Amino acid sequence: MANGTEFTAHCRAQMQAVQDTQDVIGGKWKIKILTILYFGKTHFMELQRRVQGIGSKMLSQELRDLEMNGLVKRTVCDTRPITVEYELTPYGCTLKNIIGDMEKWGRKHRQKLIDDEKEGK
Amino acid sequence: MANGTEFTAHCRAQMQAVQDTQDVIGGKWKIKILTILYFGKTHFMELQRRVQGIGSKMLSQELRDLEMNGLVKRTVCDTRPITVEYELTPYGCTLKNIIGDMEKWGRKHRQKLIDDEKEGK
DNA sequence: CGGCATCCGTGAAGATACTG
DNA sequence: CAGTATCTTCACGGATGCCG
Repeated sequence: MANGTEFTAHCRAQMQAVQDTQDVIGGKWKIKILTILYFGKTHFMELQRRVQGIGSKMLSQELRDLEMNGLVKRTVCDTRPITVEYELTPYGCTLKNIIGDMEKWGRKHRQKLIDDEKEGK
Repeated sequence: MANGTEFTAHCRAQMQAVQDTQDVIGGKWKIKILTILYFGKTHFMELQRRVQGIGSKMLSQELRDLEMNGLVKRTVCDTRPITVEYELTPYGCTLKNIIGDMEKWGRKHRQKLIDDEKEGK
């Protein structure tokens, strides 16, 4: 049946693929971090200040994940005391489309909520 | 300074927007559900079978969220016993791009992991 | 069948303090 | 400054049972 196996195959694969990218950029902070790095090389401290609400523990943890997935490059500067910079790798830039689209959709959605409130209720 | 206020404004807005869409399609299950509905109208039970691992509690909860955000339409069929169908609204279809992109990226990423394993190590 | 209420375990994430 | 270790808290979500 066209609806049985075929559906299963397509849909399973699709859900799996979406899951895979969720595993990489999901979670509470990763996309925000990437959004900032999208603007350029940034120091750890700078990141912590900009991702308001995040603790150093979470930040370094998330950064390590991103680094292990090859999205982010970590550079230790030999200042005193030590300083670390993070930046997007070319592979990390691969996500710009997705993040950009999410950003656009978010804006529209927020606008929609406002419009709905004005009229509807 | 070009780096101070300007950055802050742009970046804050961008993070906020991304956050907004994360609030809508984030979480463990929502995107998977949408991925299935992307294929067409589906019964509750059918959904639960296809989103493997989800319990009825989570499923109905997630569906309610999606419905409240106007992404999904809920239709009660007067069969006996009652049956419920869910489908994407036009607004829900708005997300196809994002989900589609995530799917594409996920496939490439998985491929990359395989390639990396072959060569690198 | 769809959905809700309840109870409960677990893991994610916050706070704090410490090291190099 | 960057990162780690430890403790604690809490909400996400699983299991179960009931009701319309």
